[in-house]
Amino acid sequence: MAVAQIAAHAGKRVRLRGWLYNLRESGKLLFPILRDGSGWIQGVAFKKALPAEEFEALRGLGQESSLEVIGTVRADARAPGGFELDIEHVTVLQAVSADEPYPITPKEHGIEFLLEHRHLWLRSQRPTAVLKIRHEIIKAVRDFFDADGFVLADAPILTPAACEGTSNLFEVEYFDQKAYLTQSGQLYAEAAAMALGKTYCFGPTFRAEKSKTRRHLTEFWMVEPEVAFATLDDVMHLAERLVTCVVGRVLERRRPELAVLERDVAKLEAIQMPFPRVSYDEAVERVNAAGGGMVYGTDLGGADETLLSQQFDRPVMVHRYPAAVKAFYMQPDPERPELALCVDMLAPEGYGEIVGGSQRIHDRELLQRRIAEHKLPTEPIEWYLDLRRFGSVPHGGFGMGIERVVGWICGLEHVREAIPFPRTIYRIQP
RNA sequence: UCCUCAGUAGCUCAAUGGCAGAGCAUCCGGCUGUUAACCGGAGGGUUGUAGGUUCGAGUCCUACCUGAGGAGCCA
Repeated sequence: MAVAQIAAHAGKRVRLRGWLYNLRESGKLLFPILRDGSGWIQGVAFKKALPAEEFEALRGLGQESSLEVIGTVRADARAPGGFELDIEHVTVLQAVSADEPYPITPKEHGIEFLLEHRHLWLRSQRPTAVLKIRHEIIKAVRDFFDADGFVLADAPILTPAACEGTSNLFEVEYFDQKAYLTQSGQLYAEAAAMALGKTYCFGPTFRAEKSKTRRHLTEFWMVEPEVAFATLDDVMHLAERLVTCVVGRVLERRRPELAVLERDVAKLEAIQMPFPRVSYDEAVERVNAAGGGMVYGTDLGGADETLLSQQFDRPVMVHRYPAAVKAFYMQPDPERPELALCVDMLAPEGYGEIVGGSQRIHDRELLQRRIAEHKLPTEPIEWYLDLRRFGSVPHGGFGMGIERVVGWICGLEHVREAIPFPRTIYRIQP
């Protein structure tokens, strides 16, 4: 019997197992709040309603002790969830010692303390709500691709080389050679797309960036669709459909969790297709007209992204950046070859880039030239050139950072709350 | 890598260069409807580390350590 199902058992005797979230005492009356992962419910224990030794055991119980209770469910207008449990029996499974009480009390705590106790902090209401929404988002992503005919083909985590830059890689020993933790599954997704047509990979990615901002983790999860014969327009359309689907699913199924997080739901309800499309040229004009100081030819900084995304009530797609500031594999715009056929999707409310994608170069000679220009070693990605030797076709795809999407939809201050155990530059514990 | 800020009780924070404190948590007592319950009492400190200035340093100075916020870079 789970707390979440309590409404269907009004008037009935049930057994609940879980943890003691809080215990209020009022003479011969105890008010334990029990949580079991599915929800929270307040119990009412009258001294005369249960055996004396069980009442005493409950009375001295510390926060987060594990226990089993038997009682009768009763609808009560005073209860936040609408129901209370009249307790008849209590069995303590493990009592938390008074010498070492549970550290996360129902009071305020600093972020440093909470991060050190992340393994326990997960039990609190906010993290629980965030993790349930994260779960819903990932489920929605998989359902979306499944319904659209995509085949999952996951990329390796141990890789022989970088696909964008070499400075941000985690190096690991691989027997007698060096390997790196993947920064992106894209190159492998391209190979899979040539086999399966429409494919995606979804897994952890790693960047040894010395970034220390609310938008950065060194280990984060990314979903990367890749589609044969797709143009930049196809990539943009796929991205807006995916994001709309995900937001809609969370609104449909996770209202209670959004309420716990005090998320402004109206902002999410505004997320409807089509998303505005803004060329890089226009983006520079818009940012500078709004008071920014963007120099043409450079990437958008965090402040620039905010200035631009504030102008829309839904995610904005910025396309056709100067090729010079983008990755080597991006197809140039045939009308203006100095621009890349790429797109970044910026989330509203200052949450920044959640999607980055492009049409890929399908011509082998051009690709080889770009690899040389970027001074990348060719030997580890010789296989990648094979994709342009054997039936090369135009294709494209994008990567969507899950934690940034979770952070945006949940309205979080920092992406580290969007993943169970965040990895940041100065913290790898717990 | 750079800039800024912080570190005092388990937690959140006070303390003009002059006796190291409060609330919560813990323990003891009270209360038959509490909602971060409330009321009374008790215990709890190498003020991040190492130096320095001073009659006197939690407070001022130097270095280091740990962490937080941001920049660049990125999803």
